[in-house]
Amino acid sequence: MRWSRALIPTLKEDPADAEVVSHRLMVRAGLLRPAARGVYTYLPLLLRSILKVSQIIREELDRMGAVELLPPILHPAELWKETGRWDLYGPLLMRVTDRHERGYALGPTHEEIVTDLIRREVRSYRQLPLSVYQIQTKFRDEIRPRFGVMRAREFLMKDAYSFDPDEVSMANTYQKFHDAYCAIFDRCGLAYRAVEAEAGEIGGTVNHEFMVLAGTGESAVLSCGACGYAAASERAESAPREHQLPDGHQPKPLEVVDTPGQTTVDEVAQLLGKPAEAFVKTLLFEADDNTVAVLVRGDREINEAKLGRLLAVERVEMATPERVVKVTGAEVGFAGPHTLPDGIRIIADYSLAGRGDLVAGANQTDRHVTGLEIGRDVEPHEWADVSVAIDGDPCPQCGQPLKETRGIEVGHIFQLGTKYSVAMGATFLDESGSPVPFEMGCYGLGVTRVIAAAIEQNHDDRGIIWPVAIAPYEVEVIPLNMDSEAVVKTAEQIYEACQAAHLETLLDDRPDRAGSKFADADLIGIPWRVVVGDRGVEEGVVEVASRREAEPVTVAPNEVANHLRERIEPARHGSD
RNA sequence: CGGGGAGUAGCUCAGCCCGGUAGAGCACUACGUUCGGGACGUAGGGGUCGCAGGUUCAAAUCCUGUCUCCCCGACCA
Repeated sequence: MRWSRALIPTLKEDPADAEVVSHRLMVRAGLLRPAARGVYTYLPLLLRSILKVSQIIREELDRMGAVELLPPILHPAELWKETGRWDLYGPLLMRVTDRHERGYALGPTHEEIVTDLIRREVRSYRQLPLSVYQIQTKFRDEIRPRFGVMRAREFLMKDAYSFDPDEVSMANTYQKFHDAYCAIFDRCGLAYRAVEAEAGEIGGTVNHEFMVLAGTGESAVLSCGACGYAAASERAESAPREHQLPDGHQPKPLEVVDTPGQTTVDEVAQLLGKPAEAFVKTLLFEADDNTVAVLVRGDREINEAKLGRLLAVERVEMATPERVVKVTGAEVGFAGPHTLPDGIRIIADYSLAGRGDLVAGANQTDRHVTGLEIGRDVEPHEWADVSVAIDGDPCPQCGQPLKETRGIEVGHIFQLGTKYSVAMGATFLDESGSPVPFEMGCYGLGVTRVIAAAIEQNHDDRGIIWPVAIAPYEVEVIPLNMDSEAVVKTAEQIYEACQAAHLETLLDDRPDRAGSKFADADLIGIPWRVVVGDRGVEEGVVEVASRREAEPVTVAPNEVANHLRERIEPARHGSD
């Protein structure tokens, strides 16, 4: 392809609204242009990269026995009502209405549509296990789209759905997808790790997230250097701790202090001149018909999923303000653990273990208490791990401190069990002729996010450094002087030879000066560069250099294609 | 949804306080000089200053409303 015809609109300056490096570089390097908030046109360079990633996905999934199909984007509302997700998915679901006033969703994920297909078409255990996948645009009306394609409202995703006759078979299929994902991310040149994760709204029990390690990632991962435990922050657990006060701790008397209008930990902390760690945050939750008080250190957050598992309920919800007033006798913002009514179960998070002289709400409007001691002023019914884990918490497996790193979630795989098959009446007939619900799994992989993550991990201050396997082109030929007949002729010959050698080649045929061509070449980051200049052509050589290691070698023009093929072909299949 | 910021040329921005014929750099067109790491000169094209009202002899500038975009935060007591 000739640059002059390729629609590669590079920019000298950073776009004003792009914050993370992948977004900046995608716009500057002419890969991406916005159409609306969180909605983008993928320009030719980006599309080529997308097709490469898609091809890698197809090869790996086909190899493990999954089959590709293409369901609709437009989903009839009835299917989403069958699983209850028409309401549960909330505003994240894009909805449209047709001329007959029938409701549709623009697919954010395809459990319903695929399960509907399979329940109609698959009758017998003889047809199982079956795994289907698609690569298609997904729609999610995100609260806050940001970071370019990392969190867009319209994005490309590979999603797969597996149907197995029993749990053992399903776990086996799950492991195959797990391995295929590793192969895919390896081939895309990503440094990643699979971590235990929270299922969230999708449901099911066992699930893993694939995190590409990057400081700008939106997700936090907690991992243990000692035993290898790793989990997403929403999921990560921490080991139990004993409530043992430090030696020499002198308990103070419980005192009530006025804190008019100060309802948050930060406000009261500022007023009293104490750190947030010295606070007890007392949160009231409704679990089924019971009200539960959960105590957590002032600077920590409750993990509602953990709380739900502890209480063995499907969902916990914060108590309403009316309920808080009724239980504590005070306005919201002044709840404390020490004078709660008898019927309230009190759960203390391990983050409070070993802490004394605490500040808490007084259960009186506009008042807090200081000098609170757990064990003296309040006896929790239970100590538990119900807070969001943070850096330094003890590892649940070995007790060593967990370390927090950031990552980009590029894939998430789930063992769903029978949640959707039961909800939608999707069954097959087993050997005895009895209907049995399918054991399902689902497997997401963000195609555009993989590319953003690859750029986050592979760039320098001048631009992108594409891994060969997903680069839009493999070779860029740069004639430095378009007015020199000899240079142009040599460059054209090399361009032809590279194409004949099946190297994906871009020829920078623009009449620009050398400096700006070099700068653009660095920016768009094609892995191999062939520089054709007057000086070299006179001596019968051109320069070949990789984007990653800038040191060029001189090569005779008629040997360039072979020289490059030897280097590029081995790198195509996997990371460079 | 709450809080902050911004809408002026394709892009990055100045001008606004203090009202008086709309600017710079980059990009684009032409010509000339230049030509191995984002050249220079000359000439040129391009903007109803987000939109709608209002004040005024006069509004990018002051006032009101509205829309859009960006950032931070979202049942965390």
